[in-house]
Amino acid sequence: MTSTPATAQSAGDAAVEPATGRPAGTPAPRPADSAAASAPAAASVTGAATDAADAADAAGRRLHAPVNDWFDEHARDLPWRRPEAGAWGVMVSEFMLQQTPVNRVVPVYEQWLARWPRPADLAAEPSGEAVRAWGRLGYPRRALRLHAAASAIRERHGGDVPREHAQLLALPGVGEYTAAAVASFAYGQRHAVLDTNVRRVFARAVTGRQYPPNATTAAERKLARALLPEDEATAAKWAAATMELGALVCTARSPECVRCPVAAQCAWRLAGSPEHEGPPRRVQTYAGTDRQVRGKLLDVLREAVAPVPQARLDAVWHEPIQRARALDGLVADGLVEPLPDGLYRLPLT
DNA sequence: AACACGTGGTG
DNA sequence: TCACCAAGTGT
Repeated sequence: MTSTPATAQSAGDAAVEPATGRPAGTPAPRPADSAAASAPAAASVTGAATDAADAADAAGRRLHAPVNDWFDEHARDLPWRRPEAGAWGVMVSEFMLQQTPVNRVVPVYEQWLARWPRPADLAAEPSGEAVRAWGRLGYPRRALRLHAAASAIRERHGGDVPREHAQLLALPGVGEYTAAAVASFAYGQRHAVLDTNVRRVFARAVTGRQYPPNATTAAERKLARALLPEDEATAAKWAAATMELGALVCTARSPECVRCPVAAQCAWRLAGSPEHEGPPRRVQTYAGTDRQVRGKLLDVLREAVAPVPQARLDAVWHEPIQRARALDGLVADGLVEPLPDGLYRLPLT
């Protein structure tokens, strides 16, 4: 078997690799493409309805080259950006990175890809093994969905991560963001990739607000599409670059504007960096919730090599009603398999 | 639309 | 300390 399944799958597509990064130690390429190739389509109609599009065109032309050039210089050498990661590596990383910081993902990602280098390798194992290998990344349903996605890839796509956005979107655990991310990062396609980093960068640089709305809006999607460079390879780099800018410089708490390649044209700064207005972003509570209990229960089962008696699980939480509800929920979600005689384990299915 | 869903780092 | 935050998805 090859160690680069998805790369082999797309071997004929020369435009794929450079989208999201470069090999470590490689001098940053400085293609002369940025300015010329990234000019968005000109607005074709006059009138007020096109003002927003015109503004986005203008903003895009000013932002594409500096942001993409900054990325060439400062992109992190993350394992899923290396060519050998392939589409499967990109997909695994995207699942793990959902709501989870990069530095916690890296070691789990490395072990995962070493153990399951292709989707079929994961699909061949019980889903409980995926849950166990997920470790303490959090939201373990993602592990279950990644396992289910691997099975679907084996059954429906001959073992290769599909290239089509619609086919990616149909996979378990793949939503709008992840479908666009895989299509863009793994296959170099032109898609608006709108994650929390990109939303914040656009909110500041273009819309002039400190933070984006609580939930993604149609206006944000429209803006993201309008800002997307025309050229496919430039668009793919732009997707990764805007995300990286949000992750490294234009951060939520304390943006480092002195290091920002577009600080001089940032709408939020030009407006005087006004404080956020509107409804505060809801803080998700955790202590005392079912989620915390589920976490404790699953922690016991992850560490166990044999089925665990109910009494071991009862020890993790004092309140019996909530404890039972949490365990029932885990079983209902397919994260835990109940056995006769009050024994429990991670699923073997 | 609002809520559930883990875990750990940080200012 | 504790609220906030981290490459979202499914219902």
